[in-house]
Amino acid sequence: MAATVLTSLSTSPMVLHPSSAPTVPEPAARAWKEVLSASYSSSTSGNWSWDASDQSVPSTPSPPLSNDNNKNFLLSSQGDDVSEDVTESTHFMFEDPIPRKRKNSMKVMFKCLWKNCEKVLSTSSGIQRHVRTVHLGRNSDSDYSDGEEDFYYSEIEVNMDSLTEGLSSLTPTSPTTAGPPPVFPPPFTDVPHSEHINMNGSQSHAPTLLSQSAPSTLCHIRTDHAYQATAPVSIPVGPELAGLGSGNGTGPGIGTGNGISVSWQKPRGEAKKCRKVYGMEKRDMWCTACRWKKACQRFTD
DNA sequence: TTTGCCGGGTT
DNA sequence: AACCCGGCAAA
Repeated sequence: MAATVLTSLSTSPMVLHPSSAPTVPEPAARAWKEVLSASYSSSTSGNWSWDASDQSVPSTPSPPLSNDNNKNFLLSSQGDDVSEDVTESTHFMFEDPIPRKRKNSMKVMFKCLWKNCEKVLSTSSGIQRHVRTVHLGRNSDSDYSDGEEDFYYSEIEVNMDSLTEGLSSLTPTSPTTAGPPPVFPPPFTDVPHSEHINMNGSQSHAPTLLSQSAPSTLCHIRTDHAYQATAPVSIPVGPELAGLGSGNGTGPGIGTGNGISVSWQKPRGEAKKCRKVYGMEKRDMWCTACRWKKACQRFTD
């Protein structure tokens, strides 16, 4: 483990400029667990030098990357409060390869993108655990983290000075009103691997709702997979709770039983299902229903 | 064409 | 039960 850290530390800082490096914590080690296909995901240790030259290498053997064994730190602290562990002692892989080069008022945080959940943790493993236990309904003991949790959170970067409510200003709708959730990551982030839109208030006056009341919060939204933009916001309800979706033997959409008869058509739900999200490869991380070609039960409509 | 999944199979 | 797949309809 430590060896990987050292290698990543030693190799990285020479490529990018030391002064104006956009240094974003690169999810290099999160290159899933399988190296099969995923032609572009040759993002290995350090930074990936902006896809200039690693196309020549057919497929980098991709370092050991045992995905997360850092659970034993987090088992005891049950509450997932905001300040879980700010120190970087816990993880080695998800953090920035360049140690502490940040502008000393910037901080990366991880924001849960679930429907009404606005939890913001400071570590990726923390938010993965939050998503896994709270939303995905996984048991907290069996960690078994596929990449699935990555779809439900995004990495933001905020100024610490305006952290008073700077984070909550990122959520345009107040948590009380049940307004439709905004399209959180703007849709022009469809580039395959991580891009960073820098909506500072300077030149590109992004009319987006975020960064509205806090003009000094330049926020980066990392899009790890291409589908992260739409997947979390279009999930109406957690997979476990979705049992009440139309939980009746009635045909496609005639809710009977009482006076109200809501006949919602089944207009081919819009939420991307496991097949589309994960792709035909990586089929083994679909939900079981999708694998059996049944109605998806992870991304319900 | 692809994608979601019902109905109906087999293990 | 769990596990598949033909085939259909919607996009």
